[in-house]
Amino acid sequence: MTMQVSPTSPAAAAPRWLDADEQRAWRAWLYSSQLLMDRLDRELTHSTGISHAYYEILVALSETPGRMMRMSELADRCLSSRSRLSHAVSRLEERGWVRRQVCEEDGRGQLAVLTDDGFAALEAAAPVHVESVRAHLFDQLTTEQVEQMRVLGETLLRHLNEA
Amino acid sequence: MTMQVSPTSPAAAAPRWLDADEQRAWRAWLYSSQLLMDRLDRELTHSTGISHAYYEILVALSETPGRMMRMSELADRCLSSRSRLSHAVSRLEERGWVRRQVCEEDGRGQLAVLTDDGFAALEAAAPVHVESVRAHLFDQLTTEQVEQMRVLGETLLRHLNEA
DNA sequence: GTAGCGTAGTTGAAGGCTGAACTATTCCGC
DNA sequence: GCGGAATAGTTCAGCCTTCAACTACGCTAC
Repeated sequence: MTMQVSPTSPAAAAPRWLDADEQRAWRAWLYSSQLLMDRLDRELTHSTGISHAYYEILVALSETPGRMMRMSELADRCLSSRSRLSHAVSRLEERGWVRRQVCEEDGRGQLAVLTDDGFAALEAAAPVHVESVRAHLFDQLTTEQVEQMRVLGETLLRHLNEA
Repeated sequence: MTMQVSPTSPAAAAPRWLDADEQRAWRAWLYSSQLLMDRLDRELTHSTGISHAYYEILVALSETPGRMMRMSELADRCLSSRSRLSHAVSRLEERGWVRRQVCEEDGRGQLAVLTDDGFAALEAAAPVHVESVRAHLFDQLTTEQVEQMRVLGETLLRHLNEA
């Protein structure tokens, strides 16, 4: 693509197109992460009836003292918007896995609390999920690659969490 | 978590839980890929009105001779289900960016064809997208890390595309 | 104490995705 | 050629996500 440009605004300046190697790396990252997430989500959903999004909510709650957490903290932890989390918690409430409870210290706040049934559902799902993650991720990589993946991921996270 | 298990079925056998390092690597991968995709999608959507999913469809069509492709081939290329692609193409048709055309060789088939308007929309969006990918991915990594990412992604892809 | 502003969370409408059912066409074996 | 299986694509219902209102509470200052 040839473009006639003025070098004023960042994206209007001559685009820094990807070269062939960069294209390959980008496609490999894009496809592999999409396919992997898809696979993990499907395996979990089909064998336990819990989507990965719901699973993350249950995990977050289970790791907290009292198995409860403020809605907005939970949303952050699950990389979810508040609206999305609110809907999701409503649906988990219908399943009897989570209940809402008003927050003592802050009248505006709500606590999401993991029920015993919810914890049991999580306990049942966890072995299935960890086996998927092993099979499709860790079992495919060398120890060095796992380390590279961690460093790479943490580098990107630092950047993405800035301002 | 302690579990009483019979070593018969794969997931019923003692789960191969992740150790602390593996947890870190897994979380880093999970969060960074979610946040990165999210960011790229949002930047593209907000500045061009084209979601990343639509963008991928336009790119796939634009790279093909005649700027047309069979629906199912396009679905595979975009890691999309047929149903999803069918809906997406309908919506792109409404925007006048793609049109459907019956396939000569196979009466069951449909071709999705990129229109001139669709190509123009893609040309306008491409610089924005490449700049996002640079800013949030390539600019954050060393040359070695980009290479590692490629190898890692291609390794996972080989596994995920098996059977 | 109350006005004004910010924060916490929910709701509703609109659009997108999924899986299953459906239509239409082609392929294969006889 | 004809019947049955396979393939291509669409459609529908149900669920999920998003974005923009909206309610309710808390904080600060006058």
